This record gives sequence, C-alpha cells and structure tokens, in this order.
Amino acid sequence: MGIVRKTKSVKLLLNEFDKNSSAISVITLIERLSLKMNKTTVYRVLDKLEEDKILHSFLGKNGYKWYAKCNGCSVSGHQDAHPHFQCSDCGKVDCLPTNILIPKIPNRKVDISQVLLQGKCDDCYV
Amino acid sequence: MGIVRKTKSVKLLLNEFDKNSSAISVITLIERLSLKMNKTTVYRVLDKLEEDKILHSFLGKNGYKWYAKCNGCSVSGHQDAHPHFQCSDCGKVDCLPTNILIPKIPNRKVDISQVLLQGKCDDCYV
DNA sequence: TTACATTTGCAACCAAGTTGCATTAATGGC
DNA sequence: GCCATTAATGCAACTTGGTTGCAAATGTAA
Ligand SMILES: [Mn+2]
Ligand SMILES: [Mn+2]
Ligand SMILES: [Zn+2]
Ligand SMILES: [Zn+2]
Repeated sequence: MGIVRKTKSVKLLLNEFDKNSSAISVITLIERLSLKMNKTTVYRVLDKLEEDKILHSFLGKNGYKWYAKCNGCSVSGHQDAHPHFQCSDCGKVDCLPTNILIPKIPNRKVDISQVLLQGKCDDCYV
Repeated sequence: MGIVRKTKSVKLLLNEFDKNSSAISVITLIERLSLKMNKTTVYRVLDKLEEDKILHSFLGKNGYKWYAKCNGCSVSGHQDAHPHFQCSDCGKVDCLPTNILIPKIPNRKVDISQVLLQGKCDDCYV
C-alpha cells in the first residue's frame, strides 16, 4: 500500500523534489529535514512514494540510496530505465534522458539494467 | 602500496578466485574463510589485490561489495570496464565480456561507467 | 639467525538502514 | 465541528557492512 494520507511529512518531502530537479540522497534528505521529521519517517515515506511511482530510487557511488522524480511512470511499472550521472567532484546526481542500448546477453534474461556514470559535471568541468 | 609479502591470507584469497570463475562478494569470502582469517584481513588483502590490478571490485544489487579477477589490466589502470550480471534468483554474479556503448553525454565528461544488469541466469531460467 | 617492516587479529567503533511499539494525527461519516 | 478508525509518526534499540588503532605475529632480505 502506497501513500494514503497527505501528511505533513509527505508534503515536506515532495516539496524537496519540487524545488530541486536533480536527484537527492536519503542522507541529504534526513539531514535537511532533521528538525521537521524523524529519519525513520523519511525512509518510510520515500518507500511509499516509490511504490506509487512518484519517485524512483537507485544506488549512487558508494552504495548510498538516492531518489528522483519519476517521469511518465504509472502504477503498473517504472517506465524510465535511464542512466544516472554522478559528479565525482561535487557529488551531484542527475537522471540522464539518454537511452542506453543493452545488447542481448546470451543465456541470460535481463530484467533490470542499472547504469551509473561518473565523471565531471558541467559546473565542475574546468 | 599493494601486496608485498605472499602471506597465508593472500594465498587463501587468491585460491578462492582461482577455483571459481564468477565474482565473489566480500560477505561470502568473510564467511567462507571465517576459520582461517579475520574479516579485517579479508578487506585489507582484497584492497591491495585491487591496487595491484589482480582483482577489480564493484557494487552488487544491494550495494554490497563484490570482487572478480582482472583480465588484461596493468598497474597503470583497469582495462576491463565491462558490465556485470546478477541473477535475481540465485544471486550469482558474473563479469560479462560484452561491451556496452556509452553515448556521449552533453555537458559532462564521463570517466567511469558502471553497469549492473539483473535478471535470470542460465541455471535459474525456467 | 636476526632485524625490521609488513601483516594480522582483535575489539571497539561508525553509519546506513530496519524494526517494534506506543503515541499522534489525517480522514470520512455523522 | 466532533468522533471513531486506522494510517502515519517518533523514538529507542537493533542489525550489519565496513573501518580504525594498536599490540602481537610473521615474512623476507641480509
Ligand atoms: Mn533517475
Ligand atoms: Mn568484472
Ligand atoms: Zn559537479
Ligand atoms: Zn541464477
């Protein structure tokens, strides 16, 4: 069961994703909202927002969990299997609209493909 | 500084990778060698073997660390930027010889690309 | 065999994420 | 608006992958 009640915590979290177009790590959210809600609540609300296909999650550079807004996903499934880019300098993470072509792998049935690119973002590129 | 002394721990770990062609998670190695060496030693030796380009590491499904033998890498750098495949049924992980083409990303300089494919392996595919 | 730097074990620690449970608060019916 | 119901929250304790500091052990070159 996803989100049922529009609680203060739900609104606060959605607001973070509205004012910021890039992905946000759970760590950052917990810290940023530490005065407004408990970390357990952050985890639980994000979990439900993902269930509802409002957000999608993925693992960043060190295995930490990140979330970003979905784009054209319905409750029947996530549509946006896009790569993510993390800047090795500033740590910022973005969803890339690019499509990565995964070739057929012999003897294996691929269901999920997770692509994390690392390098320098525009701001950090000298 | 990488491996300097061929200690018992180094030999034991290398032996695990010799008798097994797929990748091995640190968790598995710690458990499998628990009677022979301390988990701290497992982490430290693996670290050095990676420095020496004998092994390479990557993060699996839940952000856990995995290691696999390198293939044609020299101390000057890892050559094998290949995708990894993890079976969602049995959990086994393999290095894929396949090459994934990463398209040019505007406004970003890509240094590392990390691809984790998930699905069913040959053994688990009905 | 000896000397000495490297490696190891151990125990304590760190931090991301989870769980159980009592309390609080959103919501629909009246 | 008020109440009853039940979802959502806070909190504290826990789990666990990974790290650190340091004293003891061990590999190696002379
Ligand atoms: Mn995304
Ligand atoms: Mn590999
Ligand atoms: Zn940057
Ligand atoms: Zn399998």
